[in-house]
This record gives sequence, structure tokens and C-alpha cells, in this order.
Amino acid sequence: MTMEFEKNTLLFAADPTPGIVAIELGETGTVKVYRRENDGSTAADVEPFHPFVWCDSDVVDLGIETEKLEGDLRYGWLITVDSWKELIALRNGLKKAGRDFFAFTDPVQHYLTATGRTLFKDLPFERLKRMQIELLSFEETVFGVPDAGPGDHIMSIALSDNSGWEELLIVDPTNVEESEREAIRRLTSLIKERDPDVIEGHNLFRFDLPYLVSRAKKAKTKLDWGRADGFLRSRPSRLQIAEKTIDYPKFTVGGRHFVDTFLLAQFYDVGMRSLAGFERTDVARHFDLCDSEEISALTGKELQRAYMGNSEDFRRRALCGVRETRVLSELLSPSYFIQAQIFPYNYQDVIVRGNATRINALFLREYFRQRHSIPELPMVRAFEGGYTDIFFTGVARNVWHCDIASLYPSVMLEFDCFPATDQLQIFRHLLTDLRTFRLEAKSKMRADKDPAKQHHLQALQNTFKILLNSFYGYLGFAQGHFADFDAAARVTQIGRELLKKMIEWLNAQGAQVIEVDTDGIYFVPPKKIDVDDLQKRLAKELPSGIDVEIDEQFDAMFSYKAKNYALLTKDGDVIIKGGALKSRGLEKFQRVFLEEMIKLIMEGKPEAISQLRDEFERKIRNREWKIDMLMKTDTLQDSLDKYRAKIAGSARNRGAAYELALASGRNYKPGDQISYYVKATPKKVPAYEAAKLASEFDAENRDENVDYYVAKLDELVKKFSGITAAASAPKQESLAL
DNA sequence: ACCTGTGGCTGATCAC
DNA sequence: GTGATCAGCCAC
Repeated sequence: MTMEFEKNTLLFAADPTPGIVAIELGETGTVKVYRRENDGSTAADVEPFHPFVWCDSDVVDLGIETEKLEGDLRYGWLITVDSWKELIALRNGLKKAGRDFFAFTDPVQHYLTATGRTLFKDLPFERLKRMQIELLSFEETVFGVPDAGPGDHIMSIALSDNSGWEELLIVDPTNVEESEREAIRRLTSLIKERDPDVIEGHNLFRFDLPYLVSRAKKAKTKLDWGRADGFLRSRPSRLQIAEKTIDYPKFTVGGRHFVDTFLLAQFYDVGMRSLAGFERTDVARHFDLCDSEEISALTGKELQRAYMGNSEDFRRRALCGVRETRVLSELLSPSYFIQAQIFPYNYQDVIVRGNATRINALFLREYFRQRHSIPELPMVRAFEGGYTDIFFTGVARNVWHCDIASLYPSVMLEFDCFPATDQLQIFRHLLTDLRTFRLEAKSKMRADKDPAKQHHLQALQNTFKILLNSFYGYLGFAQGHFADFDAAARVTQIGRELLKKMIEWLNAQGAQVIEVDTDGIYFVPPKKIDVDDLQKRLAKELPSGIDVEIDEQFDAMFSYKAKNYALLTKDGDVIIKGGALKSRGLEKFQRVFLEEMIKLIMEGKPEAISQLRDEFERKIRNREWKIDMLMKTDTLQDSLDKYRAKIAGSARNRGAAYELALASGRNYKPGDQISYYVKATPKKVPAYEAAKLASEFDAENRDENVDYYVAKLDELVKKFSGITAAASAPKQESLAL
């Protein structure tokens, strides 16, 4: 089979029009469709636009023409109009008449759903025109806020694109007003001239664009960056990334997309949990693409001096930013580029929409195509999740791990856990196809010798994987039209039963099960057993289509609590899992101490812990560490107003990060991170009263509360003393020594 | 205007 | 002191 998956219309939609790079609303009743031509130029087609509404009843009484849809689901009538203006009028009319209806709010989603088109078909990522931008402001680097004071202005605008072109605009410090205006104008004309499809930046939404808008306003310069001469627009938006909610102004401009690598980094970290922070330098360091560590580490004041002195360091720093953004985007964007070929969304929106929302859009597109009615939103109810348990705590030696491959997708397919309302059986078909495609993409990737193709296939199979895993979540998604909470409950129940069956069987074989979570089991194998043999016999216990694999073996495991454990690999590496052992909520010295302590425990050297403790105490008392070892970094979840309101209503306790944010007088927003430490105080006070911003720490005149930190160290040692004692008392607690 | 799910652990604070 | 509650973060 060739790359047939790109011909799958459920996934990649029915209309094959290649090379669409952007879509924007045009003159009344039209959209402008921008396409990349073979010679690299961009064509603009004017196309008709027919937005639509799904309605629960015939509306002939309102004098409106409707189309009766197939099936008997709630929204069984379709009303199609000829312009965006008419759609808004129709919605208002229906609302007034008390009719129940459903319509998309995004015109691009209307267009793509109605036509079956998607962006970027047959377009390699390299042919997308991507421009990178980074502004440096005179005071931002000192205060962390755009447009901090009257003395503030743009120092530089750095630009680059994926053809390798670069340009640096520097504002003349001796003639700021005129020079800044000139730089902004030059920026606008460069955007028009180079005509990028995508404008990328790190913190583009929360810094560069709002800052630029405020400076352009002062300079009375227009930011007409649209392909059809439209202006930059923004409105407040909010983004949910795992447990974090990020407030940001969402910027849009006609015919182009904005991509913020700060947001991409946030999404990346949900899966990996491995970034130290989300500043560009943190992310660049993580991916090992820092070309000059000391240049990017320049402090605000040093940078100001370099700027005033017109030094080469300033130019290097300014360009270093866009280069890193470009590489970062090349690492983090491809999966979204592929998703834009699949989902009826703008590239920019594919990034910020959640998985379940995107799946919902696929369902609605196919039901629209088949002119089939769609269901109302499901009744929401709570349902039980995966099975988690722990049977042994302490250190175990020779630990094996087995897991069920793609547990929930397999259960859904093998046990027919599909949405009751899905009369067209889209769910089953998509899931089946995705699973086949993923395996295909994976095997093709292994077979291919061309690194560029391998890279694409890797991104493709990863996209399929994310999608596959989101289908179960969709069943329990309150805003999914085809969600089905009973089906979701069946999936997890079957999952729990399978796991329990495996545990029972392993125990009956003489294995000792240590820890279980959802789809995998850590256990000490019975004596004298062959891995392949055990795997074969375990597999026989499970229904067909449910594949189990003994995928890993470890020298030791430190089992602490459910979802909290450490592993010692055969290569001597330590893997730590769980919030109790490695949470970002812990200060760095605690995380480092824990890691070293756990390593000692797993290596069978628990007696060395007290020496480690003493060494850490000495370093705290002698103030040997930089403050980053002692500080804590919290992410603000609520706005400061909401926090104030909650405190006033006794709905929550005070927290150090919020108190510091309030005291700073700066405009902190949800998603912002605050680093602070606890300073010495004359008498004992709550931590939030003794907290001080890490940025205000004075290394020449240190004031951290050493007793507070030593006490924390002791609590840590105490907390684990029981379990380390157990580990050194083999007869009682330790397994398979 | 936006939004995949449940399960589990911990630290900080506060009422009792 | 203790337990309850909330917020934050993590596993899968």
C-alpha cells in the first residue's frame, strides 16, 4: 500500500485542493483562499462562502428555507446562507424565535467544513513561508513588563525566515522617536514584501505583539499586516494546557497565521514534563540548540549597556533570539502542520484547540457531508477511571514491567464501546483507520533511508498516536456532540477487569506484583522463568485484540506510593516518577536531594544518606548555592482579582506567589510563573509573609532563612527514613534480594 | 469564549 | 495538634 492514508476522506477530508496556505473572509459572501503555486508564489482565489446552522426544527414559519437531514437526531434541519452577515442575522432571528440550533462561531471552520477542504494538502512543511520575529525593549528586560515606563521604547526588531534571510532593525538611542517609528514602518513593509504565511515568535502573544501595538499607537503607525491589507486584531483569550490555564491576547491578521513557540513549549511539556522553564533560553537549552549561552544570559542592565554602546554583543543577542525561535518551531510545529491537513481549522487554531474539540470537528464535518442530522450534547455524569494500586513499598530487585498496548483504543474496538448516537459509525471507522495508519507509518519510517521522509513519517505517526489516545477522552467530553459517558465507563471498567485478571495470574505464577497503574504492572518475576515464555502464557490469558508485552526489565525499583516510584535501569540510570518524588512544586535542592537519596537506596547504600544530609545542611548554612536551588516556582492559576475575591470570601488560603504578585503592583496574569524564596524573619510567620521574589535576591547580602531550609531537609529525611530502614532490613520488606 | 478523561500525592493554610 | 480543604502537579 502506498501512502493511502492521505486519501482517507474521514481524516483528510473530501476536497483534494492542494497548497492552501490561508483563508480569510473576503467581500460580502466570499472568502479569499491563498494557495502556494509550484513556482513558490502565492495565488489568491475568491470563492463563494455559505455558512450554515443546524436547527432542531423546520423554520418555514419564519420564512426561511431549510434542508431536512437524514436520521432522527436532535438537529435535523440545515439552514444555509450566503454571507457571514446573514449568518449573524439568522442566529439572532432563531434566538428571538426561541429555536434550538447549533452553529460554529469561526468562519474558517464553516468554510472548511462545508467544502471539505483543509490547509496544506500536498505541501511539504519546507514550502510554508515562515517568518520569525523578536522585539527587544529597553525596559522589558529589566522589569519584565511591556511598556514599563515613560523611558521605554523598542531597542531592536530581529527578523528571519526559513529561507535563511535575516534582518536586524536597531532603534537609534539618540533619536528614539523618529527611529522607532521608522523601524515599525520598515517591519510592516518587510512583512508585505516577504509575504510570510506564518509569523512565529517566542511569547509572541503575550509580549511582542501587544508591545508592538502599544508602540505603534504611540508612533501613530498602522500595523496593516494582512494579505488583503487588513489590520492586526486582538481579543482576550484563554488556553487550557493540562492543569494550567493561560490568559493571553489572541492576535489574528487576515491571510496569515501567528505561532507562538512559548505555547508550543507548554504543549510539549504536558507530554514530557521535562522543561526547566518556558523562557526561550530554557527551551533552547533543553533541545540543546543554544548557540551562545553567555549571550542569551545577558541581564537586562547588561543588555541596555550593550545597546547604548552599539556593541556587537547586542547585535548577536538580538539575532540569536530569532534563530532559536526558528529551530524551536521546526522541532515543535510539524505535528500541528499535519493536523492542519486533517482538521477543518486554521493552522493557528489547530494549535490552541483541544484534542477532543478537534475530534468533534471531524465528526461534524462527516455528518455534514453525508447530510445527516447531529445529536444534542450528552448528559454529563461522573465515571470511574483506571485501576491504580500498590502492593509493596520499599526496594525490590529484578523488576519487570508489562503493559497492554494501546489499552483504551483496543478495548473500544474489541468490545464495541462506541457512542450510541453515532449512527454513521464514524467513531469505529476513524479508530480502525488510525490504528492501521499508525502501524503503517511506523513501519515505513523504519524502512525509509531518507532522513527528511523519516522525519515526516515520525511526525505523522506521532499525530496518529495523539489522536488515537484522544478518542477515549472524547467519550467523556461534555462538549462533544457524540460523547457517551456510559461508553466511557464501560471502557474503563473493562480496563480495570483486564488488569486485575493479569495481577491474579502473575501472583498465581509466583510473581510478586509491586505497583499497577491503568495499563501496566511492575512485578518481581517468579524464579527461573524465561521472559518470552512468561509473556506468551500471559498473552494467552487475555482476549484477542488485547496485546500484552513484557517490555522492560530493571535492576531495582524503589516503590513509594501509588504513582510514585523510581527505577534503576540496567545501564545504571535512575528514572523517577510521581509528584511526591520529583514535583516542580519542590525546591530544586529537595529534588536533587531526593534523586541522590533514592539512588543510594536503590544501590543498597542507605547508610550513606546521613552523610548526604550533612553535606546539604552545610551547603545551606554556608550559603554556598545560588538562589535557584532554594527558590520555588509557582504558576498563577487565577487572575489577581479572582484571588482577591476568593480571599475576601474565605474561599481559599493566602499563597506566597499571589501575595508577591499583588505586592509587586505589576499586571500578572494566569499562567505567569513566580519564583520566590523564604527570607529570615525575626519571628515565625507564615511562608507567604516571609516570601521574597527570587529576582530581588541580593547575592552580596544574602537573607535566605537557612533554618527554614534545613528544617525542610530534615522533614524529607524523616519522611523516607521508614522506607529506607525497611529496605535495609531484607527479611521483612525487601523483595527478591 | 473557551474547555479530552480519572486517580493520587503533597504542602500550605485555617478552623476546630 | 488535627483534620479538612484547596491548589498545584503528576501518572496514565
